[in-house]
Amino acid sequence: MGVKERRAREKDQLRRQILSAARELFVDEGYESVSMRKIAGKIEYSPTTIYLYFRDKADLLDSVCKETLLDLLNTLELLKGDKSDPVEALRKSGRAYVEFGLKYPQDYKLTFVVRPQFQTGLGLQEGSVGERVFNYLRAIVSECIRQQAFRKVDVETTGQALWSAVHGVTLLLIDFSDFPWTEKDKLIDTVIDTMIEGLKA
Amino acid sequence: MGVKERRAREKDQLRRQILSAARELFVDEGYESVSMRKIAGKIEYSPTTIYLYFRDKADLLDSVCKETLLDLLNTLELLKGDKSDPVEALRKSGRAYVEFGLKYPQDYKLTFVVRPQFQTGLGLQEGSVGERVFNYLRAIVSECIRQQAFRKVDVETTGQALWSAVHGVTLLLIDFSDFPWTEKDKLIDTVIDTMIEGLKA
DNA sequence: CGATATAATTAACAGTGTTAAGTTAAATTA
DNA sequence: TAATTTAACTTAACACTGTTAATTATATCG
Repeated sequence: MGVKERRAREKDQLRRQILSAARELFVDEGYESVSMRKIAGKIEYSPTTIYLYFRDKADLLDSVCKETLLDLLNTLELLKGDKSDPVEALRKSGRAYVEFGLKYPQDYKLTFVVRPQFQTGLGLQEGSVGERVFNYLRAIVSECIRQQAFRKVDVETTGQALWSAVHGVTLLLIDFSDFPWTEKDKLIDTVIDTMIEGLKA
Repeated sequence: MGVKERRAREKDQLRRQILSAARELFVDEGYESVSMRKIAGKIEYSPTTIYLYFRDKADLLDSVCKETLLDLLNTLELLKGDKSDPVEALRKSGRAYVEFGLKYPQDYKLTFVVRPQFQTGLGLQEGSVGERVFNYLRAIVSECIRQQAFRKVDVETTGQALWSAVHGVTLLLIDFSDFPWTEKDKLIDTVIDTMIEGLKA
């Protein structure tokens, strides 16, 4: 009964091929500028074949973004370890988040800017990768409070506020790259450190 | 020689009509989904007429956003007055900024998200409305430091960090409206207050 | 009036996402 | 092995897109 499995493998392979071609084109030329025909051309299939693997163009974007989120989650979880100093862990995670966004600016924007535009109502549902990313943040904040490094702030609100701050600086640096920013690293550190300072006991 | 002036007036009027139709459609249906033909239909002119008034669709978006920025600037400057308590002024301005974004979410996104996507390299150039908005923020921060309410932080960096924070929370609330946010006002206040707390002397 | 300048239009190009119908090739069954 | 079923893929088409060039209509001026 190896036939079915081989077929499934082949199907998965083409799916991945499409996904990879789509990501590359989306990143290089922007979601809007990429046509299904262009993606199809890149993998040397007819345009309609893509529709056998993805509902539509938005679904394709969705799948690309899910991969990005997994990548981000992985990057963050690599930092895990030093529970002794959760404040420092938070600082490092914040930096890692922003740096991820700046390292893959187009992927970040696809995930956090373009996707919400074309896929309304994706509220980090139960068990989603997005939720797992936020859980990571929540855990650190929680530990900061437990160790009384932070005031007795609300974990949920604080986590969301921190996310707001890092998301904001990431997007501004990407979108307004011509703005006369002060030294980039200094700005990132200021955003993160100021928030942390404001939360301290 | 009143003819030329009347003609100019008429030209300006149609320009405004186009702009207003474009804004309405952009806000209602999204920049991408709005076609030049649709805008033309709304004002009962042929599609190509628009090109006599605007270079292209991106230019149309550009003009719409410039109006939004002026509107935002105006909203902020209405708060001006109490120089005695610059920290409170900063808090209020922060709130006003976010509230503006939430009151006109689509306009905000058009200006700070969609436009940068289609118009790369718009770095708040000299004399632009965007620069004036930022100048407003700079002045308040400067006063906070002068009165020693804030530490001797760098005005430029601090202003940019504050902007990052309010921009971040505004966008998250707009884009991920289904996310299980804590009470919205609480989140906004937390972002602003935490930043301010972290800057205090 | 006719000439001139300006405003607005029509027609066209090369492209878009997506659907329905048709074709080819492989796997299964008789 | 031959017929049949199933899956994968393609072709053709629809109604649209932004934008340009060429053309027509309209109002002003001499």
